[in-house]
This record gives sequence, structure tokens and C-alpha cells, in this order.
Amino acid sequence: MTEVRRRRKPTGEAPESAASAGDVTKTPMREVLAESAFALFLERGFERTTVDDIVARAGVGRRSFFRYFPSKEDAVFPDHDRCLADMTAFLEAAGAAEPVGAVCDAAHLVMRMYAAKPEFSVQRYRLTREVPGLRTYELSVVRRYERTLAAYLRTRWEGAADGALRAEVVAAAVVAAHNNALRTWLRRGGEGDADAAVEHALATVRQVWAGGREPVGEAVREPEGDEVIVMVARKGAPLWRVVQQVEAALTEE
Amino acid sequence: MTEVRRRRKPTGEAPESAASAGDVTKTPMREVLAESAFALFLERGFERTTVDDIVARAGVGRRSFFRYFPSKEDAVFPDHDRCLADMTAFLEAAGAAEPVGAVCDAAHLVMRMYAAKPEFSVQRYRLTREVPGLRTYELSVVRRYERTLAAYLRTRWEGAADGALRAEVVAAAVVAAHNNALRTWLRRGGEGDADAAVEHALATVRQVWAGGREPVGEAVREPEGDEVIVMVARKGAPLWRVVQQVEAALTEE
DNA sequence: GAACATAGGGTACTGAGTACCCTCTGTAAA
DNA sequence: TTTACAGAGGGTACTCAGTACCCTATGTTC
Repeated sequence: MTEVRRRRKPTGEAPESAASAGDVTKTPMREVLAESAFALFLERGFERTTVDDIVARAGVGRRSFFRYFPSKEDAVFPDHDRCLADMTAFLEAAGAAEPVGAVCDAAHLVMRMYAAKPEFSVQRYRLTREVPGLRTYELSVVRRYERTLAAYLRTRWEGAADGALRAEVVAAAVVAAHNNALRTWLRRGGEGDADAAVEHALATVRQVWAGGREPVGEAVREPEGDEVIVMVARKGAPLWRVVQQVEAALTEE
Repeated sequence: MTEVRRRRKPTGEAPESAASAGDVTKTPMREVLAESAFALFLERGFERTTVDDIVARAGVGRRSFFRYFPSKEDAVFPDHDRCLADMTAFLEAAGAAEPVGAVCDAAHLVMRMYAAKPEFSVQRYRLTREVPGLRTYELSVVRRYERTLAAYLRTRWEGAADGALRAEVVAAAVVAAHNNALRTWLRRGGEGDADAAVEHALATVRQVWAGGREPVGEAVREPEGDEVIVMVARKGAPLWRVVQQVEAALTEE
């Protein structure tokens, strides 16, 4: 039962991706594992692929997998850590910029990450739709972005009335708008201008929530000199529509 | 190792909550299990409590646990299924009501569920903060509410320009506002008017996104007759603040 | 009183995740 | 030139959630 075999691994049995002896740029283990995992998930499904299958294909030990990924799910989203770090850095650099504009711009970073590998993103999307465990995991990924945005807004609106509340609502709205554009783009198979789609989705959020001047569409000019906006609205007109009309008035002129 | 013991359970060893013989209203198994589970989670922590511990305390077999809860996490949120069903029913009954108002009202249902058992809710909140697995699980719970709200809004705004987009953004904003109020209330230890807190948090969302007349605060009167609202806004004033001013103007008069 | 549904019970197995410890290899200090 | 050490990788054994399969009561309905 407790037979200890000191099975020494034959020296020749190196990871498949290791090339000839003088190869300087061998693919990092993490990537090898992520690729093996993803290939198997597509072939046999997420649930019917065990971690043992993954490490067998990568030609490494089971232990190594968990050194690079805390869970099986993590191997499906290997790039979000990086993107989250980018977003944090971006917001730190944003400094005194208009806050809502800054978080909207930050949201573009995520879409750009997806758009950088359209085929992979689409395949992963389809996989995620089908596997409940991955859907749940994705929620926690999205939530990390949302928290990052909210944290930034909170510091920017510190002391303001209901600052924390507004921070969370705006962050949630930005994330929802972004995800709507992202999912539409993914369902289309990754065709079309991803960036423009996100910008369109975020337009209303920018208009409604942005304080200060709006750097949205360059087509929208500022009221000049002593110009004043006078809105005459029918009773019960929805606010977002009023906003659209104001924008239209300023654009068409 | 594989010794099969046909340990027949002594007849007297009934679940602790089963009262005297003639008791007609014995507590349903599901509740017994949820209570045992929660008590143990508080005593020893979520991770250090096994399903075996739970069923041992409840005096039933391990199998029974998974008959009532698909996972260990589910035992911590036994009431959300019911609440989600209530919300769905509420929205179906809402019919032709103003959509944003309807989803805001629907959000109150959730807060009321929490407020119905303040001590339990606060304890569960503290537990959830500490256990990563529960935090993730909670995300999926919240997401179900969000999807329900979004689905309702989508049908209401079918055909409208960017209807699906607006549905998801508004649903996310409502959920975020609700959760902000809920968490604040929970951190306060469940003291204070929970309903009022939610309503306050939702006020801005209602104002900004609602189409049609707003049944928000009864203090806000409708513009009468051929009244016309004229807003004079300083350049660059944030829209949500303009809205607040309009509301103030209508209220104070 | 046979047929059947329902509620609960038990066992065995899979597989993720963890703890602990071993073995190289390259680099820096002695 | 050893020695010490850090870091990357490897292996085994264990725990425990979750699943599959099957068993036994106890009504309940023709």
C-alpha cells in the first residue's frame, strides 16, 4: 500500500515544446500549461478534462500545474491578471482627469485584450457559456475589474455626497455596458470594430454620469461664451432622451 | 479496509428538532440541515466544517444533504431561490408599469428578505466576507437577480434603440445601488430603516433612467398644466446634479 | 393487496486541491 | 573551488466535495 517507488524519470523525456539544445527562448511553463489545458478543454470539454490529462499533455508533473494556476478554472483565463494590473496602472496614471471618462477609457483596455486574440476569445466565450463552473469563475473575474473601477472613483469622489454609492453604481454601469458590447462582438464571432462597439455602449453612461466637460464625441462642441442651455421637456420625458437631444443639438449645428 | 458494517441506526436517534410523537409540524429536513450547517460554520468556520459534520449534527445521512442542497455553499443561502421566484412573479405582475420603477421596486424585495432576519443576515454577511468560496458563490446569486431584472427590462424595451444595452446597464445600476445600501446596513449591524436606505440609494437611478412619470418620492409633485421646466445650468455641471436641482425645485415649492 | 411513488439511507468512486518533502541547477559567497 | 542557497520543478499521500448506483421503509392509489 505504501510502497515507495523512486521512479527516476528518464532524462530524455522533456516537455514537448522544448526545442533543440541551444534554444534560448523556451516557452514559459505557464503558457505551455495554459495552451495544453485550453486545447483539451476544446477537444473533450472542461469537465471531462482532468488536471492529470493537462500535465500529461504538457509533459510535466501534476504539482507544476498548481504552482502556476490556483485552480483548473484559472487556466482558462490566464491573461486577466495582467490586464487587471494594466487597468490599475492606467487609473493611477489618470490622476486628475475627469473620473467617469477615466473609468470608461479603462474599460477599453479589457476589450482590447479580447480583441488582440479574436479566435481565442470567441472559442473561450463559447466554452464559458457551456460550463457552469466557468461562468461562475468569470463572474469573479469581472467583479475584480468592477472593484478596481469603483475603488478609483471612490477616491476621486471622497467626501462628496453619496460618493461611495455613486462610485459603485457608475462602475457597475460601465462594466455592464462594456460587457454588453463585448458579448455582442463575441457572438458575432469577433468580427467588426470592437473598440467602436464599446465606445457606443459607453456613450450613454458617459453622458449621464460624467461631471465636468465631456470628452466623448469630438463632434460635440462646448457651448461658447455666454451661451446657456435651455431645455424644454415634455412632461415625463425620459432623462436620457433629453440628454440625447441636447447632444444632438450641439452636434448638428 | 473495505469492512462493510450494516450499522442500523437506533430508532430513538431522530433529528434533534423532531419533537414528541404526536407532533404534526415537524421541521422540514431542508431547514434542519441549513440550521445545522450555519451553526457549524459560525462555530468552526466554513472550510473547517465538512458535510459529514453537518449531517452528523442533523442526525441524517450524508446523502440527504446533497438531496436538498446541490453544494455546501447553497446551505448558506437557503432563501434566495424563494426570493428570486418572488421577484419573477412581481415583475410578471408589474405588467405595463413604468419599467425602471418596477425593477427598483423589485429590488426592495431582496432587501426585505434580508431585513426579515437581521441577526442571521448580519452573521451571514460576516461569514461571507471571510470565506472566498462564499464570496464567489454570492456573486452568482446576485447575478441571477441582475439577469432577472435585465430580462424584464429587455422585454419592456424590445424594439427600442439599444434596448438590450439599456436593460443591462439599468439592471446593473439598480443591483449596485441596492447592494451598496444593503452592505452599509449590514455593516451597521442591521440597525436602521433598511427600506429607506435602499430607496435613497435607488433615487438617483430612478431619476436618471426612468422614462415616463416618476412615482419616486411622493414629495415630488408633477408639473401641472402647461408648466414648463427651464433649467439654467452652469457649463459643465454634471447631469445627475442638474436632476437633483430639478427635483429640489419641484419639491420645495 | 399489488403497484407505485416518495423520502431517506448507504457505499464506493472520481478528481480537485493541499501538505510535505525530494532533486536538480545555477549563482553568489567564502 | 568549494559551499551555500535560492528557485524551478517533481512526486506521493491525503482530505473532502460531489456523483452514481442501489437499498429500505412508508404511505397512497387503484
